[in-house]
Amino acid sequence: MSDATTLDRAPPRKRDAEATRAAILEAAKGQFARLGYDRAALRDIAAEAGADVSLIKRYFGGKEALFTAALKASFRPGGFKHWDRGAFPREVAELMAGPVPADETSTHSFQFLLRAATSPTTAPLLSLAVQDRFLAPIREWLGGEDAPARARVLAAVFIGFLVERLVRDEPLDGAERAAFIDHAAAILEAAVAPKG
Amino acid sequence: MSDATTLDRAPPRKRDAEATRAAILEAAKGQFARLGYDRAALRDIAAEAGADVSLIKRYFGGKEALFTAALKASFRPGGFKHWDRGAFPREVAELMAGPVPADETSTHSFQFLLRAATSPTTAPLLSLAVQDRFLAPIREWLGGEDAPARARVLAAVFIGFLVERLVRDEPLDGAERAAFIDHAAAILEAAVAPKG
DNA sequence: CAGCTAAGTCAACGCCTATTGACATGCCGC
DNA sequence: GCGGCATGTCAATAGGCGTTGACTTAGCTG
Repeated sequence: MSDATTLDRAPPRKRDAEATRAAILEAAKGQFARLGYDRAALRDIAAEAGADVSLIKRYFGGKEALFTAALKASFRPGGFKHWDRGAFPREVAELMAGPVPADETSTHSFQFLLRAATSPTTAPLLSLAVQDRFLAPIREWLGGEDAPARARVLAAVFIGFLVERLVRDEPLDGAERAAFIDHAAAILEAAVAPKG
Repeated sequence: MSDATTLDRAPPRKRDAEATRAAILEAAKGQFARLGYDRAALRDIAAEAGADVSLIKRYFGGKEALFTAALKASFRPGGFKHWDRGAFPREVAELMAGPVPADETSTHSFQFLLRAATSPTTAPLLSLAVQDRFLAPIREWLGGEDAPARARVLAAVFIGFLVERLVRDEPLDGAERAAFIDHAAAILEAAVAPKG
């Protein structure tokens, strides 16, 4: 009856505060991204990390604090840098035409952001993290005159495609898929274009 | 100490099943849109409607059923028809540059959709409603060859701007606002353009 | 006016949650 | 080898939630 999502970890980890803290944070990142703030239970997070609930309080303080910690840890600065400006639109369009990957870690950060953004509980906790770790890198990556406004637009478009993919019930078939990619790429192209 | 969001209704409404049902539905639409599925409490919904919690069970069956009912009631078919194709991009761009209106009823349906879409609990309940009441009207409004794919893209862009506005911490100042509107309008233009 | 039924009320249950404080125990330095 | 402290465990608390069933009452029907 033990949860089979993670294999039973026979060596229950030596007493190591740093390691358990990290394990809790990792589990929190996953569960918050997958379930959202409300439905993620501290008990389950602790269980997945192989730790006790009370350690969450000790190491982080509470649920909100754990959430903000996981939020910060989910965004690595500079993740945008390596994207090629020319290939970006089509690559992202194709990514968004596909299903949500089973290995969710690749899009964890964005789902995390998305879930957090659309919950009234967590939205207030976002503004700083969004500014520093999301909008600022996009701004820098875009460059140019009205980078702030254009970063907002690009972020909006990006998030929009993310939601669309999240809600999509069945995969796009061949013809619709091709058309979707074409149009999405055109939109993204317009979003990263240097000047209107 | 009574909640001041709604004035105390001195006449507590005569015994009228239909009327109370409607009142509950109306309250549910508001609270679900504002708070999302998880944080909306049946007790509060009933209180806002001036009814008892148990009536929700009697008239709707349970929370999920109430939610789907509110979801269906939130989308009026044909709401898109009156939008002029030419003015649409700039109008929407300006709408999205502004703050979330205090009178939220104007964007209730979309917030409702948004909240529902990004919660794993309610996302499965969405597919039909989204197809029938959201994508289909957009498809019809767009017309043309690959209307299905383009409707998806337009819906994604729309939702994206909605989220951006929802998360925005402070209003856009003059310069950034103008640039934002320009770029957003360009994106929306590309989304409704007849052919790529 | 009497009686019945639909409409509304009330109180309680069971479950799950975050949080907390007291307790046990492994590990490290002396 | 031993004491002390950081680490981990356990149980209990308090509150909120959806759900439920029994009770009361208003309003129509005959």
